[in-house]
Amino acid sequence: MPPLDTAPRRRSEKSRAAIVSATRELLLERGFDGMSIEAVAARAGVGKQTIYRWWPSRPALVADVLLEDADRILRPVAYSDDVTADLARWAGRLAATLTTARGSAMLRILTVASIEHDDTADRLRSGFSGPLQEAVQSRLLADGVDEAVAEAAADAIVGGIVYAVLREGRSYPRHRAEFATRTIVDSLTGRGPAGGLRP
Amino acid sequence: MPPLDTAPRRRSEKSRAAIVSATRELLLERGFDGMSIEAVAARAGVGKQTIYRWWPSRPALVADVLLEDADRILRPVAYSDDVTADLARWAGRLAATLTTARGSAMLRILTVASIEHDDTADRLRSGFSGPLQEAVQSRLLADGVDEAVAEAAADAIVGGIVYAVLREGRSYPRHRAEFATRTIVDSLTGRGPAGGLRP
Amino acid sequence: MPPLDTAPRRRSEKSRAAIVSATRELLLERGFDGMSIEAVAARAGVGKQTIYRWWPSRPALVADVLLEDADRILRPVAYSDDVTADLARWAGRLAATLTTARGSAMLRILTVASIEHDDTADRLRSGFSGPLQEAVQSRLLADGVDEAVAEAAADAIVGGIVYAVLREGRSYPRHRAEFATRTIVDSLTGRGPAGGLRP
Amino acid sequence: MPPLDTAPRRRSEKSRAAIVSATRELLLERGFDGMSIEAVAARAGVGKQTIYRWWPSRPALVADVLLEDADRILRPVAYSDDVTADLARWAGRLAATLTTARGSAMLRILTVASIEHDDTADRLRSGFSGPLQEAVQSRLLADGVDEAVAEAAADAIVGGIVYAVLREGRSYPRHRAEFATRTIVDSLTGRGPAGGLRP
DNA sequence: CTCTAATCGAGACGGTACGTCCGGTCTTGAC
DNA sequence: GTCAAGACCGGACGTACCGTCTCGATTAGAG
Repeated sequence: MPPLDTAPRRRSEKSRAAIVSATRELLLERGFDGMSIEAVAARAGVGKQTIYRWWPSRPALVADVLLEDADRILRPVAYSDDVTADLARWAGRLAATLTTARGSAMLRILTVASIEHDDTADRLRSGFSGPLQEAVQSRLLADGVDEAVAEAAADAIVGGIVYAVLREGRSYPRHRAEFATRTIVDSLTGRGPAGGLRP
Repeated sequence: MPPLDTAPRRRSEKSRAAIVSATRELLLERGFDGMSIEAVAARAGVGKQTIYRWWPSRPALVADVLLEDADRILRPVAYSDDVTADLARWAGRLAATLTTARGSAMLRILTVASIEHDDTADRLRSGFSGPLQEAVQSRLLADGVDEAVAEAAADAIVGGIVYAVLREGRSYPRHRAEFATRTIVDSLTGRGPAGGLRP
Repeated sequence: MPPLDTAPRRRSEKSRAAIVSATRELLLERGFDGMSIEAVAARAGVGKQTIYRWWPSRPALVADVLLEDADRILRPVAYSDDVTADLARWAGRLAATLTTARGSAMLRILTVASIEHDDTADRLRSGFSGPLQEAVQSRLLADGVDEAVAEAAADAIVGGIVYAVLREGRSYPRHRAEFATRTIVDSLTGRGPAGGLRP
Repeated sequence: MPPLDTAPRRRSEKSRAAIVSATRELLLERGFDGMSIEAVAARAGVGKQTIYRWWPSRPALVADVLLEDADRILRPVAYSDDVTADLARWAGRLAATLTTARGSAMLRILTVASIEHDDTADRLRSGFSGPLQEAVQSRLLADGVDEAVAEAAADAIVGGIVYAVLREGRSYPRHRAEFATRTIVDSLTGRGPAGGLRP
């Protein structure tokens, strides 16, 4: 049975892989802006046209590479008895990953690519920030937290970590993510703030 | 008292202003990456060298332009009896400003410029994200909130808004910022969560 | 038989011709120093890189253009019974050509290009001054003139004309070239000087 | 009685001399085209305006410098009994001077400057090629040579040497100038060609 | 011996061109 | 039809100088 839809019929897998690898390497070495299509083609041992044939633009190629590595950043939240512990652990791991050399580079590349190319932004949103948001929100809903509150909390937790890493880079300490998450989740679930009003 | 050290010698204010204006216009029209030094020089009616004489790089020029407009984004927090109301109103205004055409563009430009040039990142951090963070944190401290908690809450509130706007663009609704802020601040100050555990 | 070594790969003849034409025009309009690579590219409707890809420098491009037109200046000497007449006619024609608008421009461009770029000087020497010298010398040798004398006479005849045109421009009269040549050749071949010692 | 004409009234001799020296040095180091006004000003420790105040153009400055050194090239012809010897010695000395490092550089600079700037060409003609021509022609006239012949011979002798040095550079041997001169002068004065028709 | 205007150094200014890099398109010949 | 290779047109880069234009700070001559 031949392939029925319009799947690219004679695309060279070897070239595709070489291009993706070269792109990944150059992104890590030189960042989003320092990565030129010409350099990718040269390192991959590939003609420029072979890149342009299969990817419409530089950000699209970058997005593909990032999405292949999405699982380095996206981890499932545990569903134990203790929401706070589950989310705090998850937040700590996210912070740890994003302050890795590679994680930090990915975050920056992802951010620039999203800002500079709308279509890419869509794809990256549904591959990265969407799932991140969703993970936290679902965990809270499973514990009976109100939907609007869960959304607000997810914004705050995810944004609090990601934006802080964007600002402060690899020096952002993992425990800050954990503490912030614990504080917010505890407050919402009535266990009382970790350090609210002094009496 | 005469100027003691090597004060910048006889710089033309007219050129400086023309360059900054042209840069601002081109940034809004074409974004960070679409703004070329050549185009700025042409629109400002200035030689390229006059730009390179005073700014070491494109991001440095962009940073200057953004910092001149920082007050569009930075507003003081009120210090009334009601922390929650004060911060919610501030958050709402921040969200409103950032979802303006101009505010959104500024945020994106600011972010890209920070990612692509470290020195610029420092300047922009102390001109934008620093003061933002500080404003919230100080307001909470003034109400007796514990320092670590205040820092965590500031991360969450500012990051929650800024990262959301970065993700969702101008469609991010102002009331979501207000609701999230209210929820977090109320929880911390013991007024109880806006919608925590269902009974 | 296929091309064995690295023959220039797939060069666009259309571009080459357009570049050479544009260069020729601009040289005649503005002289060697007024001819910019940028102007050539613009007039030829070609990217600058296409020029730099095939010519290492401005003088090299100029040399190619001049050498394409070398036959406007180089003419064969006749070999009749009368050396004097043959060389005088040849000298007259050379003077006539060099005092043309185009010939004068070519001579000046050729001279400047030779002075400013050594490699170009070699090529132009073997394309212009070499053959000129050779033509006179050979004609004299064919008439039995001693080799050293023939060389000296060729220097004197060619240098006398070319240097005079360089000095005096288009006002140098053709008959002066003929008279000088006749005088020198007659003297050498024993017919006696046209106007030597008065008795 | 005040100075009537527009003599420069308060020109700094120190600056003038420094400019001329710097120009001379840079011409010898880098040639005509490599010599920039900016470099001259820097090396002379002088403002650019001080150069432009007193010289209308780069070639004009260059011409002044060359003319200051004209006596290195122009030497008087002796007037002994033997025209041939007088002129051959003179020609040999000219060739020797022009094949000096400095002389060769001067000749090239002089030639380029003349080609690229008409006013400069006039001044240099009356400072260099004019006197050269004149010296030979006068010496011949003093020996009773016909005027047209003398002119032709001067063209041939001077042009033969100068153009040859222009072509061949410092490798042009001094004795070739002497031999050519001797051959021509002898022929004209009836002593018979040095090596004309073989019997 | 002062006053004052031309000259000085310094260097900013609007420009033009440099030679290079890369973007995205097009062409050629091998497989 | 896809591939490696790479030429092509074009736009921007950051640099070097052009010739003009201020700036104070001398500085030489007329009063």
